[in-house]
Amino acid sequence: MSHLGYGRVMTVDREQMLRSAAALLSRRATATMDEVAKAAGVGRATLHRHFAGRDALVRALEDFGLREFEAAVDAARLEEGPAGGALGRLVGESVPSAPLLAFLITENQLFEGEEVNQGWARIDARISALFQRGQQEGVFRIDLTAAWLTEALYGLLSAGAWSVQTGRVAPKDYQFMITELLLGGCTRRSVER
Amino acid sequence: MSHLGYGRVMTVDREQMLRSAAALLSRRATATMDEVAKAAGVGRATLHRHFAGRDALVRALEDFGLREFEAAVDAARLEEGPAGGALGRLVGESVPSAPLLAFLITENQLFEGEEVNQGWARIDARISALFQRGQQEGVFRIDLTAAWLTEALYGLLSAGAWSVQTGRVAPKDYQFMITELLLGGCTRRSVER
DNA sequence: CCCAAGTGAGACATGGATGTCTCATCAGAT
DNA sequence: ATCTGATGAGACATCCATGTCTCACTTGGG
Repeated sequence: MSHLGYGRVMTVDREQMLRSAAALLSRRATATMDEVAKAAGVGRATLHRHFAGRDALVRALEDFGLREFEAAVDAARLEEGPAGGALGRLVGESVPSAPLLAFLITENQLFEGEEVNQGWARIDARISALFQRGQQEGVFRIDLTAAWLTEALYGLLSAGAWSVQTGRVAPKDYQFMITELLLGGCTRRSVER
Repeated sequence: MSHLGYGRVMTVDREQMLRSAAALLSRRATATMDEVAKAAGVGRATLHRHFAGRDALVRALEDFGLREFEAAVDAARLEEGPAGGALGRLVGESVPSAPLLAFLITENQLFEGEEVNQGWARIDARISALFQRGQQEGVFRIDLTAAWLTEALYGLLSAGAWSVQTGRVAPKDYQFMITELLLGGCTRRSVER
C-alpha cells in the first residue's frame, strides 16, 4: 500500500476513527484524547499521527461529516419526483452519516469558521428548497415554515441516531420512524391517502 | 435581603446564571469557566462563589433542568383529557425550560450518576405513558413506538429551542410548530379532522 | 453617615490534558 | 528470512484551564 494518491483518500482506519470519535464526542464533548483513542481502538500516539491535535480532529470531523452529508443530499436527488418521496430518500441516504450529523448539529453550531458555516448554509438552502417546493406543489402544509421543517429534520435525524445507538429503535426502523413522523405526524387517521 | 431560608431558594441571579450557562454550554461544551461567566454577565469569581467548580455547575444545571422540566410535566396533567391536548400542553409548559432541556439532552446522556439517570427514567416513563395512552385510545398511530415518539419529542424540543435562539422561528410560534409537526406531520391533507 | 455584604478584577499555584518523543513489537511485502 | 512501515505503550515537558486568594469598589440597610 505504498504511494497512495495525494487527493482525498479516506483510509478505512481514519474513517472509523472519525466515526467513533463522533459517536463519543457527540455526547461527551469534554472527552480526553486518550478516551477518544480508546473508543476508536487505537493508541493515543496513532490518533495523534492522523490528527495533529484536538483542533485538527474536530476540523476533520466537521469536514468529513459535511462532505458525507452533502453526498447524501446529492444522492437523494431532491429535485426529482414528489417532494414526499424525495424527503424519504434524503432520510434514507443520510443513515450512514447520522452519527456524524448528530455531532455536527449539537456541538459546533456557534464558534466556527466561515468555511464550515458556508457548507452548512449551502446544505440548509438545498433542504429548505425541497420543503418550499413541496409547499408550492401543495403537498406540504404552508403553516409550518420551511426553515423550521429543516431544523426539525436535523433534530429528528439526531434523535434517531441516538435512539438507534442506545437500542431504543432498531436500525432497520430508523428511516421509517423518521420519515413517517415527519410526513404524517403521530396522529392516527381514519382516512389515509 | 438578609438570612434567606436554607431550603431550595433559587435566587434570580443564580437562576439566570444557570440559564445562560445552559445556552452557551449546549453547543460549546468546552467553553471556559471564564466564557461562562462573561456570558452570564458576571465575573469569574462570582461564578465560583455560586458554584464550587465546573462539576458543581454541571450538577446544578442537571438538577435545575430536571426539576423545571418535571414541573412542566406536572403542570401539563398528562393523564387528563385527550392525549393530543395533553401533548400540546406539555410542549407549551416546557417552553421556559427548553434551553435547559437542550443542554441536558445533548450533553450529558452518557456519563452521569445514578441520581440523574433515575430522574430521566421517571420523566421518560411518564411521557412514554402518554403516548401509549394515546395509542390505546386509538388517537395515536401504533406503528411508531412510544419510545421513539418520546425521543422525537426531545429532539424537536431541542430543535425548537435552537431555532428560536437563532431567530429562525418566532418565540410565539414555538409551541405551535412543534405540536403541529409532532401531531400532524408536514403533509398537507385535504380531509382534515 | 457608616457598616456589611457582595462583586469584579486580577495575581498566583496547581493539576491534568496535551503534544512530542523513544523504543519494542508486529504485519505485510519482497 | 529479512526488511519496511505502522503501531501501542509508555516517558517526558509544556501549557492552559482551574481553583483560591486578595483587594478595591459599589450598593443598600441601619
